[in-house]
Amino acid sequence: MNGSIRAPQPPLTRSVEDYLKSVFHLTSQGGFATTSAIAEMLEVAPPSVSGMMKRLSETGLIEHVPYRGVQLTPQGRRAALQMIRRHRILESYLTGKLGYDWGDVHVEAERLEHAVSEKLIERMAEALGEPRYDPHGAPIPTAGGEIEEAELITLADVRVGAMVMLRQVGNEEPERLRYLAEQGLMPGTRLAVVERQPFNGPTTVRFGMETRVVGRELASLLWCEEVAAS
Amino acid sequence: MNGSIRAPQPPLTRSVEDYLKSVFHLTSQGGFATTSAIAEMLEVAPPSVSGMMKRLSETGLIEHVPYRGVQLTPQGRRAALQMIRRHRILESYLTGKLGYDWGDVHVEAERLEHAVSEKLIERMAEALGEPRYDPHGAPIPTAGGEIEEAELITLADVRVGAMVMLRQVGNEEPERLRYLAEQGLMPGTRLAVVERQPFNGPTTVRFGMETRVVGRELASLLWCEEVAAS
DNA sequence: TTTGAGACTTAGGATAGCCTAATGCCCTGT
DNA sequence: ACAGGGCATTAGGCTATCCTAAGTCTCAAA
Repeated sequence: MNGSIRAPQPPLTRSVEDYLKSVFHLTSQGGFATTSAIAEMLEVAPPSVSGMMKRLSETGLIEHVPYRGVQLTPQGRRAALQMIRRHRILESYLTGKLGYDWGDVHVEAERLEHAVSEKLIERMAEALGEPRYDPHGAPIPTAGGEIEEAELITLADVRVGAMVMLRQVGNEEPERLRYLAEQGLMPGTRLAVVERQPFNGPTTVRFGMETRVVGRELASLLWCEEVAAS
Repeated sequence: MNGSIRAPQPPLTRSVEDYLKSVFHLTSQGGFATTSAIAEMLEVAPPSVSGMMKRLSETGLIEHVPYRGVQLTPQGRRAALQMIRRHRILESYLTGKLGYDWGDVHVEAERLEHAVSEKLIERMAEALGEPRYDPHGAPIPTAGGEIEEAELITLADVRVGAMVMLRQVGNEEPERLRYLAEQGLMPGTRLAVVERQPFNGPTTVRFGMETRVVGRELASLLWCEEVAAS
């Protein structure tokens, strides 16, 4: 018969979409996503994750190695990237066209991403001029499911003396984001790394006329690319 | 103790929001919404409606008279109007800002209305200049929960010889809407009612240089306001 | 090699929504 | 006045998703 015809897939539920996104994020550095990490990210109990992982591996969206963890199958990865595209286009649209602050978009996009149609996302992308990065600097997957993978290091790891471009902020908490914006620490900012205190101490950076001391915690959320000294 | 303090209401579920909207629409001419009418509108089986009605009357959103039907309580009405505001603002935004055709907005808005925040709706309303009518001419409730109630009659009932302004189209089916748009029959069009065939026959109207014959079925979807002859 | 802490899974149960089948109510027509 | 038809409700079930409690597995340290 025709084994290669893909069964008409029922649309994914909200929950499933969220699980897939979690697994994607947790495996972005390679390796497996563990039950407890997923549980923590989604704020559910570990047994809920075990149950869902079983279902998802039966439907072929993930590969589950019991007691080890899970990874996305190509099909699961496609679905996850679609959700991430939706999320990031939504964030971009809310800041670009509706005056949202970059700290407030995450929660709103988190709900909308499950409700928007493909068509709406593409209209928004078009209205924005097909953006490649969201307001936090994260790359937006293409409609075809390609995502840019940049080699970035956190500000906490940049060697003293280097000149870097701040590319991406790896956090969605409104207060932190608001604080970073106040400090001028946003994607696109070019920084000179002046000094770093020992024992996980703060990093001192300079940009323009300004000098800032950035604590370890925040510094490790600021993903940078080293650039040639000006 | 303090009986007048309103219990912190759990947010309404999607289903509940849909049921409330149905009841609102079905009781807009007064009277009760029946179980079967709600079931038909939401495409669920009647027992599902009975069950939900029981729950909703326990939470004080509707008044249920067994075997008679239901009506919204003031609280239920408030919630329903909020959903209708969301829906109509969304429809307006999609046509006004994202190039949607008026036939395509309903389905999209139907999903989004459950996911958008109050804030987003108000941002959209603001971006549109606080519209008072949606693309089909339906009045948009205010953020405070007021809705305009106009005295409209369908084109099928307008007396021959009258001059009317087409105000609202009472249907959401994409094909019909597309057809009506092609015919130029959209809210804001001023029509002279020239003739009507007997036995539920079509109505002939004139506007500008054009003459159109409108069948009974479509005519009864076109809500009009009589205006002075030009 | 054994053992235990910690992580994972299985068991068992709750809730929201929906369904079909069975039963109950209401009202109209004879 | 009452028999039926039509609509509404109750009974009993199913699925998705979540939870807590009770096993089970793994791996590293003794």
